Amino acid sequence: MIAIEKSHIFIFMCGQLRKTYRDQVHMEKSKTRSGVRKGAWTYEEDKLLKSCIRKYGEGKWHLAPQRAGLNRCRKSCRLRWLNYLNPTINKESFSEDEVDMMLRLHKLLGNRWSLIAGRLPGRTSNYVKNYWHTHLRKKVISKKLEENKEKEKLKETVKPHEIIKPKPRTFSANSPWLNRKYINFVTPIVAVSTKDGTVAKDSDIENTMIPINGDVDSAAQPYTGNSTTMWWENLLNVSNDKIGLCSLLQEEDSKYVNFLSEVPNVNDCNWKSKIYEFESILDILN
DNA sequence: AAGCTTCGCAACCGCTCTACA
DNA sequence: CTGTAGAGCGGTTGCGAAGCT
Repeated sequence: MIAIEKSHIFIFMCGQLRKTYRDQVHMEKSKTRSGVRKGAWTYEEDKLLKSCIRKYGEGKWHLAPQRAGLNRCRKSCRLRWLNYLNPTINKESFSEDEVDMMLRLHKLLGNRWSLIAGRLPGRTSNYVKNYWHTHLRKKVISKKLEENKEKEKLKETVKPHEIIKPKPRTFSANSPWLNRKYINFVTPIVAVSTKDGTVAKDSDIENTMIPINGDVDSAAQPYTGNSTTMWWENLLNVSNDKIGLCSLLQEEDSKYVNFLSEVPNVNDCNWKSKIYEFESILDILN
């Protein structure tokens, strides 16, 4: 019996010695080169800091260690008070409303923890930050991944709108209508539309011709439909593969070349009244 | 029961901002 | 304008507890 008791005492003593040694190591480790204590705060230290702040108030943290009689740096004192000792801190777990608010604020503000905490009464930036990293970050990341997957699925099933824009036409210098006397009055206007979509009268577009000093690369596309046709119907009649191609005129050559060759003079040409304003079309298509 | 891993949280570190001489 | 010190913020680390094998 006596032997057993002795062994128990020995084990107990060993345990105590180990504990004391560990504490001493911890205390040594927790000191910086300047001798200021680091690491976990003890109950006594908390008590000293609390009474100091009760006496002198918050702020002037550089004086806090001296006033409280603590061997801590001012930063450590400030942090301990703001994140733990301050009686206004709400140490209960986050409610659903608070979590919801946090998620919304984080979406809005990013990692601005102090601003987020400012909107959550009783919560500290450190607490908010820790909660985010341990509970919400994974959720948000997985949610984003799911959203990206859904987006990719949608991309596969839904084709984007194909926007077909008419392109300016280029006539060669040999074009019959460019070689006539109105060579200096090639217009970028290919059509004129009115607000109700019907074709404008001659007088409406009389002043829209722009002198370009013989620049033959300007765009123009004559309109050959009758005046009661809606301006856009002619565009729709052109097959998709031909829209925007400069070769359109060549492919439909007989129709258009004949038409152009019939125009004797820009001032009295008939088609001028039936052309559409190019920019107006672009505006509407955009 | 022991060892290992994960989790939560307090605390530290480094940086920036601001006030002041 | 510049340098310095104090204050504050966000990222990161380290430790203890809890959970798992």
